[in-house]
Amino acid sequence: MPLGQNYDRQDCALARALEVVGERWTLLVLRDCFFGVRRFADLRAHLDIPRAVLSERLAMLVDAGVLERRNYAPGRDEYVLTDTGLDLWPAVFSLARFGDRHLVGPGGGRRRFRHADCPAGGADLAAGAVCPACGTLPAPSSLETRLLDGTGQTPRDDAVSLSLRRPHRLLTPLP
Amino acid sequence: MPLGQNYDRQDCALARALEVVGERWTLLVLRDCFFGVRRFADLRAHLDIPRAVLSERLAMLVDAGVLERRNYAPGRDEYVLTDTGLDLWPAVFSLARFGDRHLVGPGGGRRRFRHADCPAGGADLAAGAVCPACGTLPAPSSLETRLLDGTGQTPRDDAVSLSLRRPHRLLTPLP
DNA sequence: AGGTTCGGTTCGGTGATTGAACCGAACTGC
DNA sequence: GCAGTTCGGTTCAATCACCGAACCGAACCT
Repeated sequence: MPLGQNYDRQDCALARALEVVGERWTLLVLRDCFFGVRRFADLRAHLDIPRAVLSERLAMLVDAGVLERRNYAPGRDEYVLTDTGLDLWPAVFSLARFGDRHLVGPGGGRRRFRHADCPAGGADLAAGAVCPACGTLPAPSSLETRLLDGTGQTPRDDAVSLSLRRPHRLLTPLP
Repeated sequence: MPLGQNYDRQDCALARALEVVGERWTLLVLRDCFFGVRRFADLRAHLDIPRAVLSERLAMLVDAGVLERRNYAPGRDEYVLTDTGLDLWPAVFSLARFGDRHLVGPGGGRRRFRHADCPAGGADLAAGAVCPACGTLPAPSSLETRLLDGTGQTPRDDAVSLSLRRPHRLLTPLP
């Protein structure tokens, strides 16, 4: 219950959205899902999020229809974005773009998203998650992401971070 | 300190953004700023947010360069979006659109945004805050908003809510 | 059997959020 | 000049969420 309470009386779609994705960690979990992270342990390794909190957030997202829990092997679960969840892409991208443009210092590991399946040759996404080459809003599955300048800081060295450092297509499971 | 902590070691612009706008209430405050709300008392009346929290959030947003505090009369302050703050529009719109499409029930007061200054005649914004008529991403100042179907619930009756219920242009101060 | 991985739950301690009370400066009515 | 109100806060105790560490059951490995 993040904002819950008296927000029933607010005629506001934003409040509804924040009740689902507005809690601490939630949007970072979803970002990783867009990047192809699917497993509980991988999310934990990459985010340093307490188990109990990750467990609760995943349950809430599944309950809200944003993620789907698949038991692809006994004892090995996968959390995958639903069609509803994929609709969060413009929001996730827009927030990340804001951080990239206004808050990331030099050496801060900027990330780009490129429309790989673009009929016009493709280009890095611009404001609103729009491809400047073809003018459309590409589905996350047709995007490639890569990291630009190497970070000045000592980077994380867990396996998930290493995977995410290499160029790859969104939504495809990590190797 | 919302997500602060060990996020320095994350090469992630989204984490940076969430450190500024990821705390409870912050995005709702900014939504109201886009709608033209500028005064401390108006934000309080509309959001039912505790004074101490609003005070702290405004200070943080001013500190982050998202809002500017103007003392337009002694004892009457105004908080206005900076150019940096205006860059949050695609994120705010995208989250609100997600809530509108997937979480708002019937009678839930849907809100539309129309490109009033559109050379192609204008239309309601589509995904990514893009105007479908001219294909651009309009600045918030060239947008008009209005509420569709009346809400089924008992609506709020404070002065700010009444103002926001009438069609108006974004960023223009409330009457 | 013994050990490991996975996806959790439980627990005490810490930190943030809440609502109510209080406060000083400025304007309003008279 | 004085009472009352508005505005934008701060302070405070109680509550709630988050944190990190420990524990747990099921499945697999050897």
